[in-house]
Amino acid sequence: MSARRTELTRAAARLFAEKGYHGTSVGDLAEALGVRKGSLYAHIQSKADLLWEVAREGAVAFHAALDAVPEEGPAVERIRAALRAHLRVVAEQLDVATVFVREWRYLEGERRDAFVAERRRYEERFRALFREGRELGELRADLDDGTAALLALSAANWAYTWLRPGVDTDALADRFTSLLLEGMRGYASR
Amino acid sequence: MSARRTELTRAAARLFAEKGYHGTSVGDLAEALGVRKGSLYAHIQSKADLLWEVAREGAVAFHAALDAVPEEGPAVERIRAALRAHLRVVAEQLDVATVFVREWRYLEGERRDAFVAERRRYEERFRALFREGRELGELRADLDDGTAALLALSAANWAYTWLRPGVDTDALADRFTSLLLEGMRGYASR
DNA sequence: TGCGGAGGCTAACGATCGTTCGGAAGGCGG
DNA sequence: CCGCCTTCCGAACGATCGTTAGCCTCCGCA
Repeated sequence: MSARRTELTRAAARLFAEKGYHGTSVGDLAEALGVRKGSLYAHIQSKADLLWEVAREGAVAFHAALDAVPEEGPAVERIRAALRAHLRVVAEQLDVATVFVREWRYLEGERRDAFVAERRRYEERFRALFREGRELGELRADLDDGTAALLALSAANWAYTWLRPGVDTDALADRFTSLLLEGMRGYASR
Repeated sequence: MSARRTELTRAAARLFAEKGYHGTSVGDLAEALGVRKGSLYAHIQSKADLLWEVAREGAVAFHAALDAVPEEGPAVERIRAALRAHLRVVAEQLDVATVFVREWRYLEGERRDAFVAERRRYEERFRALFREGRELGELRADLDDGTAALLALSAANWAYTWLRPGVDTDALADRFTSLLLEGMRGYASR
């Protein structure tokens, strides 16, 4: 892919995240490249192509981040690693992550179907960590692992709204992990 | 407000939640009422009015729900009540809640400023519960209450994406509360 | 040196956008 | 029964939408 084409994708990610897909016109994208809007069609076939590309980029980034989580070892450590990985992607590719979480729903047809499947698969990989943690005895035997995964995924998916680039996402993820593991109730009141 | 006007607001909430503000045309809204698009302007001055109205309706609903949480009593019980209240609003007014959480950013000018202030105030009320819980000794003394509140608010704010009307939101909120309080680590591994 | 492809231009396309306008039903209170 | 108020109509407005077309320029490579 040419350098110019890459610039266009970056501008699309930024503008879709900032103003929304339907709130961004082809003219806006052209202006970001310092070009007339008709010229963009030397690079793309349609505006929808850009949404698809950014959404896919997000899916690839998040799945790749999960790939780096070890398959072996304590489930607790793998949960911590997964949260770290997710938050790192959000902070380092905030625009792409925003499109991945919020703007994907403007995809249409089979692209939308394919995206939803990828997204479901990602959440399933996340969920599995909590199930295994319970089954291996590292987490409470009576744990509702579905709810636990939902809580963790909520924090992960909501992060794009408040996470700013440059913060220490590892420390952040560890605080989340610690809270999820230990809870917030004091020993005195237990 | 006339009955017809109320119908229009309901249709706006539904369509804005389903297709997004910029993805919903005035023609779409008119069609939902079985009317020509020009006729809507007997009820509103602009499409933006509808977004403002639905967003404000959401703010009122969520604040009113928090108002029902007792000011006294154990902080833990008030946190549980706040989560119950929030999830109930999401389930019972899913469209309005979706606009409140996701579509508000298309507000412009001072309306947007006013909404942001209301939203911040709502989150602050939530946050205070966790701070008080720690200060009163009900939660661990070393609790990072900012992170705890962020975790709870993430679950609350993400709920519109998966919560379907008709589920037992009280039970759901209690599962969240229990997890937040007790954590998911087993006694064996502590 | 010539040629082709990449990338830009201007201009225009039809469609749709949000909004305005004058007029006409219809119901309801005076 | 009159007059007003609500509600809707049909038609049109200018603006903007995403996309296409034909043409030009420039650079790298045969």
